Amino acid sequence: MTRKRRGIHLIAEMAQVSIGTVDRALHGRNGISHATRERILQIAREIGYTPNLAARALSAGKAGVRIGVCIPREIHFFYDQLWGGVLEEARRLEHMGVAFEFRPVRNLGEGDTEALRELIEDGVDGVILTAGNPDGLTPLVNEAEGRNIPVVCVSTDAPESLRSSIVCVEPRLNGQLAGELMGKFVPAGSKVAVVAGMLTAMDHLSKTEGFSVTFPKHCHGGQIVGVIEGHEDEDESFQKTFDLLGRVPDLAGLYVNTVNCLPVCRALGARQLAGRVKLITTDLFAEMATYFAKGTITASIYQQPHRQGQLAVRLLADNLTANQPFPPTVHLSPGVVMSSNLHLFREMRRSETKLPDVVRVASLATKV
Amino acid sequence: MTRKRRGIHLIAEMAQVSIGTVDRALHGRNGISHATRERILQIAREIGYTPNLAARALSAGKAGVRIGVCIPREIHFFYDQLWGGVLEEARRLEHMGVAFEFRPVRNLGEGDTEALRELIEDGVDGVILTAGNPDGLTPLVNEAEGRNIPVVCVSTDAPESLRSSIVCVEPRLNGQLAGELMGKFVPAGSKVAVVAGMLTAMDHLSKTEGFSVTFPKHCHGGQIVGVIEGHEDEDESFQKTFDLLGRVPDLAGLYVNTVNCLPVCRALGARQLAGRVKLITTDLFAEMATYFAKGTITASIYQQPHRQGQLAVRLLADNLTANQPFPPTVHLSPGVVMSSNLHLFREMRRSETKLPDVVRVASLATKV
DNA sequence: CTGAAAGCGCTAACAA
DNA sequence: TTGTTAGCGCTTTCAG
Repeated sequence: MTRKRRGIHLIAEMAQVSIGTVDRALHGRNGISHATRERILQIAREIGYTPNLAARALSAGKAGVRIGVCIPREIHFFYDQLWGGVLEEARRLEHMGVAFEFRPVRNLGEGDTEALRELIEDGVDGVILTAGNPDGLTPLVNEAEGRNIPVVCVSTDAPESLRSSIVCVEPRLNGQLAGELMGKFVPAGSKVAVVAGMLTAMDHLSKTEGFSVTFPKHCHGGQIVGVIEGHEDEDESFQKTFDLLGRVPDLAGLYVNTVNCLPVCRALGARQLAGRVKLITTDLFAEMATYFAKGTITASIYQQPHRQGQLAVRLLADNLTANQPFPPTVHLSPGVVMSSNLHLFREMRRSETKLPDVVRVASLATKV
Repeated sequence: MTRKRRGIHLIAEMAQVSIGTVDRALHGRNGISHATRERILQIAREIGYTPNLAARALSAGKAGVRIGVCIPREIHFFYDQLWGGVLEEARRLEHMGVAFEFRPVRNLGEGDTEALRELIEDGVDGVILTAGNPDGLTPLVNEAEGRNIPVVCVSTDAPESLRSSIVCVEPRLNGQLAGELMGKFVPAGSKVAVVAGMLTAMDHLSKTEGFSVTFPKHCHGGQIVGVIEGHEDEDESFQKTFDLLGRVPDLAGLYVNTVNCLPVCRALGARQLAGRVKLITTDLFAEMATYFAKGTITASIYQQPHRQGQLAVRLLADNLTANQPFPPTVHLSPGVVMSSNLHLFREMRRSETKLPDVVRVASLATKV
């Protein structure tokens, strides 16, 4: 009895030709008559043929495609989750012959042009990039795209560049959602304030704007009585918040649009206002849990870093291996973290940290 | 001249053994002396051996894993998104030689035991299942697991069975999050009510309980003044809600824990209470958009159907093809939909419906 | 124009 | 305890 054939062999059997001919038809190579080619393609279509990418990669010897990754290595908070998502997806794709070249930078925007340059020189087929300083990166990104190396930005965009796609939560929307929530949390006519990192950063500015526009729409007579810049400094953030709370005793809400919310929580505690002032924060990390428990933090806007990483890799791999077109933008909806669902977020699960992966990144990165 | 060997062959050559022995050493299989194993592992370490995953996938994939899928086919709302997630992931895996056998049932719990039976008889290697009627399904699921066919439940659980894993948003948590939100939305001492499908359904009961327990914790003196059962009937839901709104003129909030929220929206409209009574709904579909715009719906608890489908497939495929152990449960956090982020949900994008997939399901399903 | 055959690196079944 | 061998599905080269 004839064995159960698969893929190109199956087609060959059905079309009564050899696998070589099938291959020629499938790849539009020459040395095949128009008639047989059509017949083969027809059959392929009928049985819904899809090539086995693992086999292709193996045969072709080389890894099918190589993807370069340039993301900050900062160990806490957002970026380790972003890495997690990238690595998880990378591991799966390696099964299918997609290779990865990791060039982590120490901090956002720190030496990313060099890293990107190296990746391009290195001959990768596509790049995943957090564009720390968009201005410096734009010409390089354009050069890459010019060389037909697609660049997918993740989390932080280089909007002026020719990058093929961007995966992110729009900062403005972040602020809008916070504003809408805040508007529902506090009574009409409330005074609220915003704590930003620094307003010169596009990201924080957009969030602040989104909040400022949306909050009044959902809170009749609500007003924003202040915008604090904490400059990501613990003491400065604490002090400025503390002062504000003294100055505006009837403050009803605070929106912190940087990850650095702990000083604000402490300031609220120091003023005995924890729980009384509605606090909406951004992002999520383990130390925030206690403030959720105490009711200091009412909600946090979660930017899904893991998912962002995952999606960026998928997008690029799908394009490179299957010619899938890029969506110009992939804008995720931020999640809302409250005390009920807090425990479900991976940030709250210490044990789940995947050490092997981290080690691997390091070794691959230094292998250069 | 000796060709340039790679991977396991290279190690074999260096250690003066056969590739079979190397394989045994690398995989900790028995039938190999301690000495040779150590020698081989040492060499592997020295040359920094990493397995070629494509080759492994290709070789191991010879088994040709088949996954059976039994999910309701209901065309609207939740399940088409669930299908979307399943199909998206299935398409990727088919590249790697994983096959799928689709046995959609018309509605949740309708003929699912027969479908599952067929899948088992059919010799699939694993099953993805929405357990519509857990009681009837449990023995079958146990039988499958007994035959070493893992069953992954998705969205609806068969908790008493031996299913390998469950991917879902816990109904209770759904209610809790709604309760917490509602507690923050309405002032202290508020009266709120719940609209359920029917309280005999575990799902709706758990949601109602979760809400009832959590709401008072976040709203001082808040009370639940009523629980309506709409039985998924448009008229009944409308009428009962309409009556309740008349009976309790100072009602501050309504939580609808079934997908069937339109009648409630209409009742609120009829009473001129749209926007005045805070309405929290469940799930998401296109027709809800207008009620978000009008402010009738304050927020909706989104159960991430697409992601659930995706995750269920991944879990099962990872186990079948790479022996990854099952997490006993995968509990997702529900999303919060408000007017700011509404447009980002795929349910709101009509155009994105993937017709080809649907067609394909149908053909595969009827191919039997 | 078409067929046959040799691998890609790994797994697993069977010999020795 | 170890070696040998037959594929996995695809690409590629060399004959016909």
